[in-house]
Formats: sequence, structure tokens, C-alpha cells
Amino acid sequence: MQIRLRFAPAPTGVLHVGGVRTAIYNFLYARKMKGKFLLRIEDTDVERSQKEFIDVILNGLKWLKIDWDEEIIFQSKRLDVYRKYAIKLLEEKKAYYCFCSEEELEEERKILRLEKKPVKYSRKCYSKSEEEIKRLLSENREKTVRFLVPDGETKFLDLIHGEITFKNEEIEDFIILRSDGSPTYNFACVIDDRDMGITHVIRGDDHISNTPKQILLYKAFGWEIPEFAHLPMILGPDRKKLSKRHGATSVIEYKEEGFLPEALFNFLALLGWSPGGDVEIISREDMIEKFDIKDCRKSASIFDRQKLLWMNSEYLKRKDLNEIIDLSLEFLRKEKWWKKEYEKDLEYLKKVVELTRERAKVLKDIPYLIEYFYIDDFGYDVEATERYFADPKVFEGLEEIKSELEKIETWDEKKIEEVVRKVADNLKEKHAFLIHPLRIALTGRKVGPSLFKLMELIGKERCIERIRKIIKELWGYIPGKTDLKKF
RNA sequence: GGCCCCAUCGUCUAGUCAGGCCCAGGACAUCACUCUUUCAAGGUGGAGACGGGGGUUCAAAUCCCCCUGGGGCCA
Repeated sequence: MQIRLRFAPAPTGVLHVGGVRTAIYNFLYARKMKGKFLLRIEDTDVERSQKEFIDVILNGLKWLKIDWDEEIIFQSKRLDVYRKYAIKLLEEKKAYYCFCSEEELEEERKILRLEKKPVKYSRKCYSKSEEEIKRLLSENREKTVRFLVPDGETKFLDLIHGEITFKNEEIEDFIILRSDGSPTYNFACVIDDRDMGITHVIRGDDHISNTPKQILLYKAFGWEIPEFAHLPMILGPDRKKLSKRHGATSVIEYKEEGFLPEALFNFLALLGWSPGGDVEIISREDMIEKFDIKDCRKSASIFDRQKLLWMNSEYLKRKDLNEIIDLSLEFLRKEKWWKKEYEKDLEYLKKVVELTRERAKVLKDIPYLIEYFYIDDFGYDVEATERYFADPKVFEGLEEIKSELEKIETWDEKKIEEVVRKVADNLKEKHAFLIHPLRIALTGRKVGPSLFKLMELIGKERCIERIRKIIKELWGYIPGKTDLKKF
């Protein structure tokens, strides 16, 4: 039999990492078992559901390449279906009308709480006579439909947790249809899962307490009960359920920060599941091959951004350069210094990114890392300048290097290195004595990739010009006195 | 408050189902050293955990019970 799984988000908020991970596990399991992975939008709560969130959720899934089979099911288009099934339960006396007002119910609960009894609906409306119900209905009174919870206990075998049992007496006669005729979560969920032919329900373990209610509904309808697997939650650093307080909530924000979708997918897949052994970086194909819902952990895990960053940099190192370029361009175009004409020389961009990519943890780092390969007027790092321009002899060395560089005919890394080292030797100074100031001259910074490689890329003319410029601007520089802020 | 779930380094986890191979392995982070023109990356090494108490057993991270702690749902 082909299994069928689904991811069923409510468009009442953005798609956050917790939701994505649930989607990932459903997706992986479906692919592993050669089944189907479906999508359902639970938009029955008209007040809190927003169209924009649907797009946000869909875009997030698409970005992560979590693609779904078949058409998306929208609950808002199935309201008639839910009503039909509610009436069926009503007719079979497995559900009943409740005319209690919110105030009445609150009053009831208050008393129960005072008496330290379980807060549960009194079933008051269940004992109403046929005539009374008829009368109340004809008066067009506000009403809900409640499910009549039978006696006994409800147990199920959770694929992750094992057997879980609830006593039915702890479950109140829950509402299945609200007064506005819309279905409640548990009711719509069961009907949809049944209509969609869902065989396995994989969701967060915040739904464990919903499961017995749903099972009771399956039984009332005489439907086959699907398998359930309840995943542990992803918690914020404060060990509380993920929420807006924890910063980047929407997965799209990870995209905007320059995370690679495959890195986030890998990271999230391994948050709560392990293929066993010491695997960290694992391809999607291998995940599908090795995935088993039974290998999921039972305990909640905390989202560790540090490890995500590390994993992203690993993916960044391995990814095809051309793809990195394409993705980087999106970030570069947001920079004010970036000019459209730079994109004509893709070969140069490629070389520059190749040289700097391993220093990037996210794509967003790229523009900063390559800025000085494009613009010539940058400021000089104050701290570095104070340290490396303390000795006026530095200018002597730079002058010397400048004139030696001018003589170079084949401008390459090796030749440049030779020249720089020779000048330092002639001056009877350590090579670093000139290398550091040179770096400041060429990049304005104290750190970066190999100086000689970077000089090769920047080109002879521009390198010489930059050296000329720093000599001119810093001439007469006195450490600690000269105001470097102006550079 | 009621019910349910969970418990291995700071974090993610392997090992738990089929007890001995585990005085607990890996990864991130951290520290030291190394490489090096700098930073990062890389390499080497260090520190770091079975929440507590009872059982069962020749033997428990692993099985059972209790406590504690954390989380979730309902209100």
C-alpha cells in the first residue's frame, strides 16, 4: 500500500523552523516509502488567517525544495463537507447541540475551579428533551455542536513515543462546530485526513492531547485510524516553545540572511533525527535513504544558531562557484557601491569570490568581503594603521615596493611576493613589517585573504595607485596624534 | 490546577528497543598548540555529560519503581 502524508499549516503566522522541520520529516518519510506528500492549508479560522501567510508558507517550502504532490487542499473551501459530517453525527446521536453561552460556560468553569474539580463541560445540553431542542432551534438561538465522548479509554501506538493512553473521562464533550458553523481543528482535521487518504500523521507533540479526540471521531465515523507520530518540539534558547521573541522566525528570513536552503534542510533534519553514527553533513538523497520515523528522538531540542552557521559555511565551501555567484549577486545588488557594469566581468567576480568565499558564513558576508576589489576609495582601519604605520621607515619601504612593482612585466602572485620580500630584506626588516602596511594600503583592513593573490587580482595599475594614495594621505602620520577618522 | 510527554557534555547527538564491546563516541561552541603576512579555514590536543534515589542482575547510560527537573495541552 502506498502511504500518504501531509503537512497542514494554518496561515495564521509565518512558517518557522518548527513547522519546516515537521514538513521535512513528512517529506522525507513520504519519499523514503515512495508514498505521497500532500499539503493542506488549515484556514478555517477566518479572523486569524491571512492570505499573505499562505504565500509566505508556500515560498518557504519552495525555497527549501520541499515539494508536494497533488493539489493543495484548502479547508475554507470544504465548510459544507464538515457541516454534512456534523449533521451525520447529530443524527446518529454521537453529537448534540449545545446552547450554552460563553458567559454561562465561564460561570460553570469558575465554580469547578473553586471546587478543585477538573474543568470540563457539564453536558447540560445533552439532557435536553427533543421538544426543547426543537424549540430552541426554531428560535434561531446561538448554538454549537458538541461531540458526545463515550466512556472508556483511548489508547494509540505512537510511532515515536510508543503506547499513550488517555481516560475518556478526562476529555470533555468538545465542540466540533462553532456557532458560526465553522469546524474546530480536531473535527476538520479528521475529516480531511480521511478524505485525503492520509495513512500517517506526523506532527509536533503539542498535538498529543488532540490525538485521543481525533481517534474518538474516527471511531464514531467507523473510519480506519491512521498511524500517528508525534515529533518533539524545537525550543528557543530559553527552553520555551519557539515564538516571535526568538528573533528570526520566518524561514524566509534565513534566506535573506544568506543561508543556503540545503544547509537549513540538513540542519533541521538532524535536529531530532539521526541516521546513527557520526554523520553531520548529509545529502538529501542519503537522508531519504536512511530516514525512518522510528529513529526520531523523543525529547525536545534547542535551536542552535551557531551550529547552523557552521553548517552553512560548510555548504558554502562545497557549492559550485557559479551557483554561489548567482546567489551572491542578489546580495551585491543591494549594496549602494555595487554597479551594474561590474556584472559584465563575471570572470573577475568569480576569481574574487573564489578567493574570499571560505571566510563567509552566510551569503550576506560576501559583499563586505569583496568590496575593496571594486572600489578604490575606502577608509583605513584605525587600529591597524596605528600599529603598522608607527615607524616612518614604512613609507620608505612602500615607495620602494611601488617602484619595484612598476617594473614587473608579468603581473602574478609569485612575482609580487618576490618583490615585496626582497624590499623588506633590503631594508633589513621582517617581511611582516611591510606586508601589514601593504594590506592596509590595498584593502584598508587588517585581515583578509592572501595578500599576493589579492594583489594579482586587483591588478598592477590599481595596486600602485593605492600605494601611492596611502603614502600621500598618511605622510607625516604620527601614531596617536593624527586623526585617522578622516580617512 | 488537571492530564500528557520527556530526561547522555553548554548545545545537537551516538549508544537505550535485543544489559557486558561505554571509567560513554562524534559534531558545534570553547581553550591551548600548530600552520601562516593577517584573519578565517586546516591539523593536533585539552576541558566537558549518563539529574537524584532505590531496586532487578554476576554485570545497568541501557530494564522496573519513586523523586526531582523541563516541556506541552486544556483551563
